[in-house]
Amino acid sequence: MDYIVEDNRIIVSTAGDMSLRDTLCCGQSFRWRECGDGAFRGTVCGKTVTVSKQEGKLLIEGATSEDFLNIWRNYFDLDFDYVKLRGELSQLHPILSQAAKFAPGIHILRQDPFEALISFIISQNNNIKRIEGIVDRLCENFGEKLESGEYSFPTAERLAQLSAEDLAPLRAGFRNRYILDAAVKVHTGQVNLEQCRTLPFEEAKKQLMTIVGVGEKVADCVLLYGLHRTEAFPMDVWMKRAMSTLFPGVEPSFFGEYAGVAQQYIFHYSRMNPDVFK
DNA sequence: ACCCAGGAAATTC
DNA sequence: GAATTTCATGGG
Repeated sequence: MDYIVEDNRIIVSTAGDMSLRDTLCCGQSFRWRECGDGAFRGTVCGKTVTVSKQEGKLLIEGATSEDFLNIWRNYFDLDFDYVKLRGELSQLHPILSQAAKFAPGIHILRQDPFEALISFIISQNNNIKRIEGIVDRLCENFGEKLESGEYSFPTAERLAQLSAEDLAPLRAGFRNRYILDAAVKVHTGQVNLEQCRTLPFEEAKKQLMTIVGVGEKVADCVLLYGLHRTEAFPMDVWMKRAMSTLFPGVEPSFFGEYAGVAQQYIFHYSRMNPDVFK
């Protein structure tokens, strides 16, 4: 990984493989907005930046070199060789090869686990447009207003104080009590997200599923996008369709240690090509 | 009016 | 235990 610092912006010269659109708009995170011209603005860990690609290089505007090393390098997973992994996954199955070729620039974001937990609780039986709206309102109502004018994602401590009525402005419906249960269990330590990073996979998953409103699919999303457990393979309605028609008889474990990356290729490919199912 | 959306809990059989 | 219904909300 190689980068240079100009005042208040970072230029990463070794991120040629990454596509911002495929990474930020493929349903992993719900807080990035395109601000024209292929640039995206977002807030992570209370820091707001605008990211874009210029001549194959990744440009991060509004970041200090300290934030780059502490947050962005890790968040965008810049130290992992996706080109190599894509080659290996492509050997496993011809259709996976095709899906990976369709969006080769996907990286798996290393998001804040609590944000991933709440976001994917909200995602259940919901569509991406509305999920984004609810997450926006959650941050505006209960996050901290930053100098950038944007809002941080609220902490577990803050949300744990609230009642279901307090959450009414979100218009999240039946998910309100799930959000609160998650916040309380994380705040009291009944669920320890950091411990779930290193716990055996199935134990970590079981712990997450003690939260009301967290089933297998949401737990897998938290494990993959919030805790970077790449063996997780979230199965939503799109993935069920994709697996049964494109990969009949194939189990997630077939894709191995990085099944989650394969899942993201397949998910994105299926969503962008719904006619595949006809 | 009806159906669906990156599901999971509650109820019923 | 497995199959079905219900849960808010909004858009097509």
